Amino acid sequence: MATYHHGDLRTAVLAAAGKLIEKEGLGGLSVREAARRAGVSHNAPYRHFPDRDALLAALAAQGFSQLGKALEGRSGRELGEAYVRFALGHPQRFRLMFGGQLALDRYPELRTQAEATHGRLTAAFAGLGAEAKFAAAAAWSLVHGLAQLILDGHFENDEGFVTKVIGAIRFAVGPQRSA
Amino acid sequence: MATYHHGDLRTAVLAAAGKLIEKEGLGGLSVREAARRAGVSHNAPYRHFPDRDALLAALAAQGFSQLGKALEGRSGRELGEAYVRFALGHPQRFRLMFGGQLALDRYPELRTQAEATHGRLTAAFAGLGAEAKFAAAAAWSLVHGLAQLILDGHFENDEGFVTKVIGAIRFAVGPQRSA
DNA sequence: CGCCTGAAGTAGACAGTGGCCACATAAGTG
DNA sequence: CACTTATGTGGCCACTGTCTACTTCAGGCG
Repeated sequence: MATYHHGDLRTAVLAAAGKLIEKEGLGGLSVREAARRAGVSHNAPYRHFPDRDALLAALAAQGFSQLGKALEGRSGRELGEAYVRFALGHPQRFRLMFGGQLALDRYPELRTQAEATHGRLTAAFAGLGAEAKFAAAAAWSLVHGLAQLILDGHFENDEGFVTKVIGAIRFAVGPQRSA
Repeated sequence: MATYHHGDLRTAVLAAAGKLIEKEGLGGLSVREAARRAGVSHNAPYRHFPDRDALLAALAAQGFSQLGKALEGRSGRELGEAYVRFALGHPQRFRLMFGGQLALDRYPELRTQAEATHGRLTAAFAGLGAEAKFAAAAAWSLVHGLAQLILDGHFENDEGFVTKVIGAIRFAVGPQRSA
């Protein structure tokens, strides 16, 4: 059997929790169950996360990082589609990231990761003058809301639909020649 | 003191739960606490709601109904602003409505109320031909995402900001003469 | 080499929760 | 009045997050 000391429990717990969340939903994730899956006593995770919320925050931060990678190098409507695709591919993770139960202020890493993603979004709208900020915000809002509403079952989950919705808008001070 | 039978426990529990949720957040709401506030034993609510989720679903349905009223008679960007204002005014309720922990299929009233709201949104885009559906979806997505991202602290909570973001887009096949 | 300090993991306890059960009470109905 | 049925009570169970005290081990220092 393995050693008494696990070696990399933090990672193991995160992985277990990640699987749990995606299978059982956010409510189905308990620290104890994650510990069980990692083959460790119910209390061990507390050596690595001060409390349950901290574990959630770590999962969310991980999610932001993944989302960042998924958006890398894309722009225009391709970027939007990638955003939605990520949300639909990792629904529970996405919910966790934007569920609002995590106080952004309390978990610095979370904030950092989130802002990195934010930056990626706004970067795609650079060079549009003063209005760029609002256009970027609108773009993010659009794809974010779209993803959320599909996840909630208010819209059909269909690739073509997403494309058409994203295509249905133009930016007031925008790049008509977007990719 | 009051009678053994409460009279309208269902309403009382809903009210108590509503206050709780807005004060403590979604996690702070327990059936038992709601029962306490309603001055009734821990189990009484279960006569009116099969389980905790059903209580949440009822709260959410209520929320959709309120949202519906808030949107009544409005159109164009005024409608969008009203949507966001509702979300910012009842943040926890809004989160509950769109948090995704409620299986829309399992609670018919929820679905009904949600679709009524949906209808109100799309109605504002009637008469735009085949593309209307997508424009309406885009509009809903935009304001929904905007609200959510503000609630999460990713955007500033500012009336002027909202107006400008909403103003930053045009619809491909849209009503240039919107209110 | 052996000790020993501190990090990592374990074991047990506690209050609070959702949800089940059997029982008590009230309100209508014949 | 008797009886049925909705409504509310109290006790119970498994489970959870989190606290406190104990155990095991790894690495540095003599």
